[in-house]
Parts: sequence; C-alpha cells; structure tokens
Amino acid sequence: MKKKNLADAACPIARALDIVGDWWSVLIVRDAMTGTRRFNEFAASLGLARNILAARLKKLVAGGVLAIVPASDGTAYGEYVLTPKGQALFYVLVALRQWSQDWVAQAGEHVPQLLDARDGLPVQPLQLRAGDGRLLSPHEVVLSRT
Amino acid sequence: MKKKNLADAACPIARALDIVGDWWSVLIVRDAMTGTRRFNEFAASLGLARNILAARLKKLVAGGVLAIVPASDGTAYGEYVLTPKGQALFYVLVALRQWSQDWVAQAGEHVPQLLDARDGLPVQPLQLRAGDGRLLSPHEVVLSRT
DNA sequence: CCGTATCCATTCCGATACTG
DNA sequence: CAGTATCGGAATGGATACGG
Repeated sequence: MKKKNLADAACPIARALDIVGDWWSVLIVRDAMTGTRRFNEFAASLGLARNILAARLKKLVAGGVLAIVPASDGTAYGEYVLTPKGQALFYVLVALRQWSQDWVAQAGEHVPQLLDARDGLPVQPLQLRAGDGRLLSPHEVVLSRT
Repeated sequence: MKKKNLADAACPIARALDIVGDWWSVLIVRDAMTGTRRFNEFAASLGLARNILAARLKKLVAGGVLAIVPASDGTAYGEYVLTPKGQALFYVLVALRQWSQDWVAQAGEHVPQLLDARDGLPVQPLQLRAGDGRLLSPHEVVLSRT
C-alpha cells in the first residue's frame, strides 16, 4: 500500500510534517540558516549521498522552503537560499535545539550558541505567553484535539 | 550501507531528530498531549499499522519521551503518558503548528486552538527575545554552525 | 562543480492474521 | 484490548559512475 499522504491532513502539524517531516530536510534547513548555499557544501556538511540530497533539495524548493537564485559569485550554478517561509522555520529549530539541550544533553559537548546577528548577545529561550502576558509552562496549556 | 546514527551527533538538533525525527513519533506525541493514552486510541486516531505503532511507542519509551503507567481504570493494561521530557516537546509542536498555520495554511480549515488549561484563553504566538527583552525576527538572528 | 542515473541494502509502512 | 508475527511494496539512504 501507498504511504499515507499528510499534505491535505486536517491538522496543521501533520501538514507541516509533509514538508519537513523527515530527517535530512530539517538538517538541510539548519545548514541553510548557517549560510550554506551550494550543493557540495550541503553534501560535505551533512555527509549524505548526492542523490538523496538532490531529492530533498528539490522537495524543499517545491515546498517553498528553499529557492534557487542565479549566483552570488561569477559561477553559472544556482544557490539554495531560504525563502521567508523557510526562514520562519527558525522558531521550530530553536525549539527543537532547546529541547535537546535541556533533555538530551550530552556530556562534554560544545553547545552552539544562538546569537543576535547585530550585537552578538545570546538569545533568550523561547517563551510561551498567555493573553495577559504571563509565562506559561507546558503542563499549564492544552493542545486541543484536531 | 547502514543508516547514519544521529544519537551521538555533535549538534543538538541532530540528536533530537534521532528521537523524534520521524513522522509518526511527532504525531504520537501530539496525540499524547491531547490526552490519548491507550494503544488502540493511538491506532484509531492516527490510522497507522499496529506493528509500527508498537515500534514507535517502544522507541519513544526508550527515549524517555513516554512512560508506561500501570492503569488508570481497573484494566490490566498499561497506559502511555508523557514524561516531563515529553511534555517539554510542547514548544516544538507549538512552533511547528504555528509555522504551518502561517505558511502552509489550507483554505477553509478549522484551526485548532491552543488554550490555557485554566482560563481557556488562547495562547499567544511563540516569541524570541534578545537579552535586553526586545523581540527578534528570524532574520535578525544567526544560528551558529555546529 | 552540479547534478543525474543506477544498483543495492535497509528501513518504513500498511494489511492482515494470530496469541494472550 | 494490547500487542506480536509475517508479508509485500514503497521509500530511504549509501556508493559510485556518468554527463553538463
């Protein structure tokens, strides 16, 4: 049987997973946010096979997360850059990274800092706020069934 | 060749993906946050095969995201509940859901509301703040290379 | 340097039948 | 009700060779 298609699911979380629900796509977006732009840069940084990198890039372009721009230097090849839609995934990566640091921490690892591009100050953790502005912890909030 | 193992990757994002990097795991956690606890409840809600549901639940338990508690009613079977580590994934789901609603919106859909469990008020979007308290947009911030 | 094409192994997923 | 066992098809992923 065919794999289930989440693109037209009722739940927005499920639809998001249809675009970035796999493994490599998330890491590609992560690398794109650090300035990686070229095919071989992605391949070298991620260490994945060229064919599946090509497939993932194609899917991300089709999903509107990445776009191919003509070139920045003189070369005839395109570069993969994040669209605004792709840049908006930043919050997802921050949340994931924060969760991992809080709960999947590894001994003696170098924690990559999240920095403000202008002043270099470390960014504060993500925070959920209720309508009246007060902070919420996860167990105070309910995710309604879709 | 073997699939690459991200469990001991240097990047916290990659390590997180080793636990919840697949499709169904995210949806299982989402359902767990809405109160789903029993095997067949998950199976019915997600519509996935029983064998892979069993495998995913096992992996999530091994990863410390879910725990099996004896029973809440009288039955002899266990129930799957989120650990604190699993509850902390709430922020990731909120970010993902928010991104999807902002950028992958579907016409005429019913948007599931995110509510404060106590007063029922809708929750405000996730916000990133710099050290001095001001709001940051994604393109203002740099995710440093890992 | 940027991909595509091919081959192969592994994994994922669905359907179903079966056991306690 | 809660799984386990098995099967087949599809997708994923790695290695490599090839053409633009």
